[in-house]
Amino acid sequence: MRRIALVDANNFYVSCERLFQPTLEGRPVVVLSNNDGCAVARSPEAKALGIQMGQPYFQWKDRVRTRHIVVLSSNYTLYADLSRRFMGVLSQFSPLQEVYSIDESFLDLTATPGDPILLGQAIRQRVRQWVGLPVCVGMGPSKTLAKLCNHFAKKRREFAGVCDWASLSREHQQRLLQETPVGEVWGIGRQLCQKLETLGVRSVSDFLQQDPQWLRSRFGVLLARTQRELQGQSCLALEEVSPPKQQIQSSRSFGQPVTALADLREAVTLYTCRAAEKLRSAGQRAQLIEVSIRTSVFRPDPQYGRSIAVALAHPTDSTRELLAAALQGLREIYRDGFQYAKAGVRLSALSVQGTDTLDLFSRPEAGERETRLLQAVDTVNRRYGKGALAPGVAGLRNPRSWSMRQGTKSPAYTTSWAELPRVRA
DNA sequence: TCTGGGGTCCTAGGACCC
DNA sequence: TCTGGGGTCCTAGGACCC
Repeated sequence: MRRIALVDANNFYVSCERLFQPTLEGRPVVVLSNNDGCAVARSPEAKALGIQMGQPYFQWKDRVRTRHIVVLSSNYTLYADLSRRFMGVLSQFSPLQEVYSIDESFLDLTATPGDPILLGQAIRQRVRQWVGLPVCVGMGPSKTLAKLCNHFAKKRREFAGVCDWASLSREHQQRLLQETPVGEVWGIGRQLCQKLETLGVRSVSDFLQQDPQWLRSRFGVLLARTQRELQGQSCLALEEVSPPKQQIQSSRSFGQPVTALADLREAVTLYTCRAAEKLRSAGQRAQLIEVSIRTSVFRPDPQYGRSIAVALAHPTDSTRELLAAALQGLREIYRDGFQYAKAGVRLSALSVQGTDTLDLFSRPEAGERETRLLQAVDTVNRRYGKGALAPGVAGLRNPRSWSMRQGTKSPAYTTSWAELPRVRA
């Protein structure tokens, strides 16, 4: 029987912030999404105050002062760096690792000797000591069961942060399945949960009793697979090497509504630069770029939103070529007289560099100067910060009138010499 | 007044083929 | 009046994840 572990950091963003501001321990802390829009991470104290995951800031803003909540803008540079260290520590426990997201990782511990619970505790302890983050460990014969056990490890005190499916008695397993709502299962989201509930399927145990054929025909192959995974049959492989991306996007909501085409051009330019940078660092090329703009979906007045895909003559990673296509697309979909709230670009039809089929008229050697130019731009931007070098159409104002709101962002403690934490004497 | 960003995969339906 | 069966490919939309 395989033993898959899922290691997941507790309130990851909040824990990262607390690491550098220990005075935040024990206090309600909330980290906001981009543009200071919604709550995306909450300390247990903030959860206890009833602030929901994803809840818009303005809906609970009045509680900030009365309940002394600490509100922080998200600091992805910091979180990404701590995530890298966290994953590094985990890799010491098994060579078979799948980094699943910024704050969680699967490990195949099948071949790792020793008592699983003690092993889980050792993982917790080492991550705590070496990186400073609190984590919980769930283990099971499939990824879905490992996820579910991680949920138990987090929510139920009796597990002390580590839950291994195989170490539980049959009765204990049954009780947990009966007591857990089906919506907690990985792969069962809001819509599916609602549909299942109207059919009388409320607990994970109910779900396991459904006829697989019926599940498959009614809900599709994914849910049937989820059921098998919960029965202990491993259907999802550990993906040690992440497959090449199929799309790369960059989009942002604006801090202020935007009406002028010139401002949208600035935004689309910056997003295209960012997407092209990601493309190059992945060693990929794109043959399709899609531009989208839209007004706020939350306003009652007439809305406008459109996207357009512009095909390129050949796969490219050149900011210049991608930008020309993006701005041409933007011209076609822009309509005067609307208050735009968001814009974005998406690159797709991606191929790995060097595997492209050249057309009759392409001259690969002509791209060499451009390649060197782009490498230089990427190097400068890595050293001097995002957007240090950008096309002129991006404009010179900074911050821009429409830049996203980030009212209370913490310093880049671990990635910028200028922002290193200082030790007070 | 104020509501994130970046991904993946599946399915249904239409166009088209023999 | 009555008009097959089986396949591929593409796209849009919808669901899921963190």
